Amino acid sequence: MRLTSKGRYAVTAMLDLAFHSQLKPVTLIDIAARQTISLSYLEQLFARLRRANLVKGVRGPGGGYSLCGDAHNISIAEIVAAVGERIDSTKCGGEANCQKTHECLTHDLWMDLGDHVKSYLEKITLADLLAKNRVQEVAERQDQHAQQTIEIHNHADLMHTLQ
Amino acid sequence: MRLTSKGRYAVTAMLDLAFHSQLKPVTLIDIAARQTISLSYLEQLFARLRRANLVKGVRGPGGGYSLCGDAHNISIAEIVAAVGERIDSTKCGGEANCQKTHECLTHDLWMDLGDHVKSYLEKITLADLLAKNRVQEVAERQDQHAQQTIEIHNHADLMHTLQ
DNA sequence: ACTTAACCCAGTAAGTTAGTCAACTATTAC
DNA sequence: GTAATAGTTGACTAACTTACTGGGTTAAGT
Ligand code: FES
Ligand code: FES
Repeated sequence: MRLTSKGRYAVTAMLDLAFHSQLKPVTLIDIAARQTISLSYLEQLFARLRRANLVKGVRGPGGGYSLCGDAHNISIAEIVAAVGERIDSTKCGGEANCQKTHECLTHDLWMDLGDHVKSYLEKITLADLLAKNRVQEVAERQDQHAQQTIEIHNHADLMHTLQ
Repeated sequence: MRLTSKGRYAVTAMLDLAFHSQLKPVTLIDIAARQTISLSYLEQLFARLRRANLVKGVRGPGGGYSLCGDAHNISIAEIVAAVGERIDSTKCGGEANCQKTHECLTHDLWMDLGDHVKSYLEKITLADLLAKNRVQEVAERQDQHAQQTIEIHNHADLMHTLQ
C-alpha cells in the first residue's frame, strides 16, 4: 500500500470541485490557490482524472473543470485509483508468486488488508464527505481566505500597471 | 500510508521466527534462505525489531533470534510500527495543520482511514496467522525447499574441499 | 486579435527503498 | 587459546518515486 500526497491532493481537489462546480466550471488556478497545491502538479493529476472519466475540462475563458456525473456516484477509491496509487499491499499484485511459482508466507494477510481498505474507500463518496459539517466549515474558511488573497493579488496588479 | 517491502519483510520474518523458534533460536541466515530476503537487509530490520523489544538475539554458535514473549501478544501493527512504516495517511501526522494553522479539507478522512487500518492490524497477532492452514502449508513447503538447498550447499562445500 | 485556461511534454531536486560491504564483538566448541 | 559462529554496527550506493517547475500548444470566448 502506498497512499501519498498524490492521492491526498487528488481527493482534496475533487472535493473542492464538488463543492464549487455546481453552477459553472472551476479553474485549476482557483483550486491551487484554495488548497495550496502547485498548479502544474494539479494539471498532471487532472490529466489522469480526465482519462478516468471522473472530470471533464472546458477550455477558454469561463472554462475549467467540472465533475463527470453526480457526487453520489464518485467514490474515494475511484479517485485514488485514477491517479495511480496502489491500495494493494502485496508484492505480487495478487499473482501469488513472490517465491518463484509459489505464494509467500504473508500473501493472504496483505490481500485481506488490501480488500479491507479498498471496500472502506469504495463505500465513501464525495457526496458523503460534502455532507459533513467539518468539511463545510473548512471549505467556507478557505473561500474567505482565497477571496482575500485575490484582492491582494488584484491590488498588486493595479500597483503594477500604475508604475 | 506507506506499507512497502520493509513492513512485508518484517512481518514475514517474524512469522517465520514464530514458526521455527519454539525450541531454539533461529539464525537470520536460515530466514534469509527460506524467505528469500537479503541477509544484510534482514540484519537492519532485526536491529529495529530488537530495539522495539519484539525479539531477542543470542550470539555465538547455536545462537540466533527468538521472540520476546508469546506469539499471542505480538500484533502485526507492532511489527510494522517497529520497522518505521507509517500507517497514518495524513500529511500533518495528526496535527491538523496542513494549511498554516488550519486543517485541510480531507484531514478527517485520512485520520479515519488510518484509525481503521491501525485497529485492523492491531487485532491480528502472529499466533492468529500461525493458526491458519494456508500458512502452515506454505511454511512446510519452504522447509523442504530450504532443506534441499542446504544439501546442495553442503554438496558444493564437499566438492570444494576435495579439490 | 487577444485573452483565458485547458492540455501536453520534458526535465529535475529531494527523498526513499532495498541492498551491499566491511569491520567489530560476544559466545561456543575444539 | 584459537577458531568458528552469529549478532551488531555504520557507511555507502544504485534505482526509483515523488512533487514540482517551465515552456510551449490548442481550443474557446470577447
Ligand atoms: S505478496 Fe503475494 S505471494 Fe507474496
Ligand atoms: S492531513 Fe491533517 S491537516 Fe491535512
